[in-house]
Amino acid sequence: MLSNSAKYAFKSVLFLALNSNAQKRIMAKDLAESIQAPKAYVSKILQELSRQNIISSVRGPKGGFYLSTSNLDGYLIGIVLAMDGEKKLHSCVLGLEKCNEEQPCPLHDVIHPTRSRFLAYLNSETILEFTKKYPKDDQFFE
Amino acid sequence: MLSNSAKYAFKSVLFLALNSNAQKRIMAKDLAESIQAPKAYVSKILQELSRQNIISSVRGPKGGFYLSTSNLDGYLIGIVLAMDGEKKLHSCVLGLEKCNEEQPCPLHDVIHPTRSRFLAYLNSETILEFTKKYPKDDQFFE
DNA sequence: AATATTTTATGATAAAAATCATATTTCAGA
DNA sequence: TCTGAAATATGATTTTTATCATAAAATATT
Repeated sequence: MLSNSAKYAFKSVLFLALNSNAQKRIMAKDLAESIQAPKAYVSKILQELSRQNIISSVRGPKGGFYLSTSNLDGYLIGIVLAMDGEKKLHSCVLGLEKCNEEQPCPLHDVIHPTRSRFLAYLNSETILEFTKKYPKDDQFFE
Repeated sequence: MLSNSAKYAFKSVLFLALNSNAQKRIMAKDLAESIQAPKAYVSKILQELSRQNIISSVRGPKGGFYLSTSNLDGYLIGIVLAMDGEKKLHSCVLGLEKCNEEQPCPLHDVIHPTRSRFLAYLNSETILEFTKKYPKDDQFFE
């Protein structure tokens, strides 16, 4: 459903949302350690997220990554799209070209409601809103 | 969600269910063409499905693949498991180790009901039952 | 200004998934 | 019993995804 990259991206953003702000930046190295993911890989993902304005960054000493208030208003879907793109998220479970609402394949009816609910959720919830549901001291990142 | 292999497997089995029987076998070549998938790849998948007794086969001239009546009684989940294995199907959307029913991650509640419904369905429906929902002349396989 | 620290850009390597190729085995039919 | 048609076993190749490495750019601190 989600690529590894998307999962790491999600965790990274979530972690930054809970633990960073414009004044308190977090280095790739520390973030990687916190979410238990390979540093070099996470670095690359952070760079891409930053390039796509989903997270913010500052170079140099005392630099690092963080979420600006504007970043916090981004929708969750953005994280996933930044990593996996549009297509992966919408194609038929069986990869049938002709499958759609009008001509649903038998599996369509089973999986579609679920998936559209998931997508609708990602489309309607901001990072900030999502984060509020997390207990402050939560340590899910493992 | 499902690997490419699982999708091809699904289509293959579906096609065999609708178009084959012990007397009327279908060659890999023809099946591949019917479901618009690469022949060599499909062949390999068919071999694996056959090895796992999800489909049946006969070698030599006039040979080919087919579904026996006993094959038709197999559950849909078998096809997916044969290709993707157990793990892929159950892990947390975010890949969080600590995420489960007792300690669900925030996405868990969004995705879990959907997914378990999907799995429950695959677990409860046989190939035969599934096939009955298909119109006889259906050509979805493209 | 110099230095050290950090992101950024770029691309290399490794691992996994998808795809292809082929020699071997099996069997129907002549 | 020979021949050709098919699956089977095996493994090679290609593509994609995941991961790592490093030189260049930016900036805070001295």
